[in-house]
Amino acid sequence: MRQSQLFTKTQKETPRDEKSVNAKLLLRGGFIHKEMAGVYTFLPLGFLVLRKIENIIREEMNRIGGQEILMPVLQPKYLWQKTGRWKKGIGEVMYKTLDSPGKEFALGPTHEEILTNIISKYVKSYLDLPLAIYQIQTKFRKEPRARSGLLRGREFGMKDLYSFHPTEQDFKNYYNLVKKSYFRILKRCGLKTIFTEASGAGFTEGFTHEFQVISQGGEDTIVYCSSFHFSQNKEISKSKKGDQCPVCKKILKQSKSIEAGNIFPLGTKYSRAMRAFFINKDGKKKLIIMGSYGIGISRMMGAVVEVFHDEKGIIWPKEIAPFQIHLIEIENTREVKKAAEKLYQDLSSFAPRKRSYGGPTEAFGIGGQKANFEVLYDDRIEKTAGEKFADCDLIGIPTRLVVSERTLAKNSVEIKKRREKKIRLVKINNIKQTLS
RNA sequence: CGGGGCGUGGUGUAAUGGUAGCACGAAUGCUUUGGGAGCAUUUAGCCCGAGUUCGAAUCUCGGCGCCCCGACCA
Repeated sequence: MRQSQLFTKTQKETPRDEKSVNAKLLLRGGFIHKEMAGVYTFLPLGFLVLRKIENIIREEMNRIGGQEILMPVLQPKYLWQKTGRWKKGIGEVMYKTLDSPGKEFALGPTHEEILTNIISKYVKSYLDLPLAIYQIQTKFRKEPRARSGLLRGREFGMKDLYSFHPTEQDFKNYYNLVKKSYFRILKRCGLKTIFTEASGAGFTEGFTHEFQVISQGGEDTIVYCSSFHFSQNKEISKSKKGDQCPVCKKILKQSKSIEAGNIFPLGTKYSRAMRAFFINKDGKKKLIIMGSYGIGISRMMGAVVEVFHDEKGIIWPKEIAPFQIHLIEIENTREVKKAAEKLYQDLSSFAPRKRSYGGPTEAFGIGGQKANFEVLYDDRIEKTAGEKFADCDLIGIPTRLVVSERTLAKNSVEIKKRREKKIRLVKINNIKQTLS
């Protein structure tokens, strides 16, 4: 992608009202645009990050047998009444809309009702189970107070997985599998998370579980053991900072944190309400045992920025960066321009020639073909070196390549990792090997 | 929903009762080019409504919006 054609530009000044780090940096970098409190447009750079997170999640969900579907955002009232949640619980934060008098709909805040109802129509026998069904979709919740940029929105991206089992044991096994899968997802997104016990939330007598990311920008507080034997959400914890870990006797710590994901044992609460039965091997009718598992996708993007940034900008983890390489040219002499252009063409094998529109980015490709390297090429002639460097620092692409007269004199390009201070010179002929 | 803060060009700000100004951005031209460059010209603004006043960005009331704290958060 040529930066000269990239839809958005960076901003030098931070919007006055924003206090949270993720909102400031994402807005300044041109990743997102705020429509209103808790509602954002994802601009090209932000959309790329979002899609990359989604794809990681999709891969990992498919790996544990998840089947992807897409459920409606607009939902009928009667299903919510069956579980009593039209009025109570999540119903209190549900956007409700009046169609014609007496005909109300909900804007989906979650999908237990919808999916369990569908399951009740299709699943009849133990032979139909177990099942793991997920979707990636925009959710709506009337938050009493949207805040902290992408961390708590009224409209947000979420992956929700629901599992259906014939036995408690089968459910437990799967619950553990999802737990491992979530750790993999979060790790691929660059995040270290702490598995944390939280309130049963009316689903279970025991705990539900949250994947918490330590961050001052978070709105949760957890009490945890630094060796991760123990962690509880402060809301429900009987332990406190300074107590001993029940496993290793280490002193417990307390910290602000961001809830990146959560998993819930649902038992038979929804299958009972929706009459989701199956006939077991022994011919007996039984209720399906369920679990539900969420990861906030837009929130994850915010969380990553909260964790990975410095005073100059964002530092994206490799797998979810909008591009892998930020190629910049400085001193717009004919030689530099020519060399940078050639490098761009070489690295991004399908790279479009100069055109009037930006076109798809390297991550999406043209006709299904993706580039060898995803390159954002700063070909803007009107920008000074300082401005280009500042943009690199703000946008936070992992690897920066610089072509200038100085580097060309040595037949080289300069390579710098966003995470490191070190700058190296690499011969142009060797650059591909160095990068891969 | 309670408490606090705040609404001035696209962004950041100044003017506190008397001509709305500055910087960045954007546009044109020339000069520049290793950390947000220079000169010249141009562009664009007082959240909405009512009131007080000779006169309101400024004072009062109401509304709307944004941020923060709290309550809430499957």
